Amino acid sequence: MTASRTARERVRAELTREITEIARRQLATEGAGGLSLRAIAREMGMVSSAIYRYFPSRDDLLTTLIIDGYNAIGEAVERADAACPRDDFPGRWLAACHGLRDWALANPHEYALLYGSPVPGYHAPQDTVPPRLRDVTVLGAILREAYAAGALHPPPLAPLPPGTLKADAENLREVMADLPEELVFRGVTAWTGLYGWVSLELFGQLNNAIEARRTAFEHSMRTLAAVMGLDG
Amino acid sequence: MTASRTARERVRAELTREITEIARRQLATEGAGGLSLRAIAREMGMVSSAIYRYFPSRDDLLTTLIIDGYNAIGEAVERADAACPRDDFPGRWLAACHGLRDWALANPHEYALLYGSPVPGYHAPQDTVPPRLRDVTVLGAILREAYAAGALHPPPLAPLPPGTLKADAENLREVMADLPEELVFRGVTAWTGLYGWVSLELFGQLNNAIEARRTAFEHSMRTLAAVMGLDG
DNA sequence: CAGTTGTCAAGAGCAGTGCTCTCGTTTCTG
DNA sequence: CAGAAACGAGAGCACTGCTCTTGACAACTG
Repeated sequence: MTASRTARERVRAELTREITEIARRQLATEGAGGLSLRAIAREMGMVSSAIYRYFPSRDDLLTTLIIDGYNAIGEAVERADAACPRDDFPGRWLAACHGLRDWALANPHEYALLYGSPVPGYHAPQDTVPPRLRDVTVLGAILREAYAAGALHPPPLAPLPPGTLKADAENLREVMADLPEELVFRGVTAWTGLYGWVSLELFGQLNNAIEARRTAFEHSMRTLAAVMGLDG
Repeated sequence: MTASRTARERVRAELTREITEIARRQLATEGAGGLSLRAIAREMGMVSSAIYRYFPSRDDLLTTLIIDGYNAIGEAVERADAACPRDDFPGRWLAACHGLRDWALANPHEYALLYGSPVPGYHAPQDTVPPRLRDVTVLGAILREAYAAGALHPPPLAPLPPGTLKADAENLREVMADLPEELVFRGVTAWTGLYGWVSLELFGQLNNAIEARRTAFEHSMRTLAAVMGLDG
């Protein structure tokens, strides 16, 4: 809050920032497994034990990186959405999808840290929850606003969600307010489809199968848009 | 092939099997990161360097585990499909989906090894490709047979796939033979939706969001079935 | 201004990892 | 049966995260 109280605190904040920065670069080049406190210390001209004055353990550094990552991904999706006309709901959905995918392709290791296999021995603390919701909040907002504007025309597809899903639907309405139950779950299906595609593509499962990745991705996202009733 | 030629070869095969078995158990309890050649050797009462007579490196052991994993997952999906009446195409799709999900829930670390973030520094050799295709082959077969039986009634959803996807569609027909281009890509969308759900659920992204997981999963898979025209 | 208090980097050290090399021994083979 | 191939044991290298102690310095306080 009050910037630069004592000189000590200033230099401490600066060093903390520098550590996370080097860590982020290590993460980008080597992946989560290659993140080494000793290597960071070496690069900073410090001795390894000194790092522990700033981050009590490797996991705490990871938590910082994860929170930053969720924020970066959330911001990327928010910006992609914000660049579209407010009432072009299918366009906003596609832009958000591309925003997520482009960010993931540009930061594969960071994406893997967030949405890939959990790091062994690491358990995410509660602090990671709010930033994790930024991107899905955007998708929920698009859907909610489209519904409110009467721009949602979901085709009949499957039987209605069974009654046992009522509680979950209510829960999910925290990010997809006001939507009828059926649409909530179509939104979830689209959401899992989006992340499923990006994950499979990034983790190499589409190799030797699909070459025109961006085109195929967009087509798939258009299909999912139609499932939600967002026909463009 | 010819069982037990020399005594040496017999004991070698047995030890190799024992190593992979312990490794699989380590993988199941600790995850891919906790896989330690030294720990395996310790458990076998051997010295660590002796392991290298059987697996030249940790990566080679990983490759074996990965191939076994793809085969196990493929077999699980095949069995789930085989338990259904041949002409109940929606039922077969749902069974295959549950087969995959149930296997993944029962073997989370193994699933993570296959479909999660790639292990740092590890690059899958070509041997992993054929077993990797077993599960998607099942899904492709269901779709192909349903189409051949005239049981596919895909609803109009999105614009047709653009012409630039022609080559990819041809490629994908190796596992989804005879299907029109549009259906090939709807199949891909369903496929990514299936793996997306399982991955997100397994990697904890559905925590505090969806409680009735199995029900919600099945509903989502029904929706994807309807997208492919498999209405049950 | 002097003295206490807290913060800091440094270094040694522990237990663990993958992997390599060498050295006798055992087992198979020509 | 002799030579070759395979094998287990052990020492050792370079690396990891992390802990503990030590001595120096800066920041507050009487």
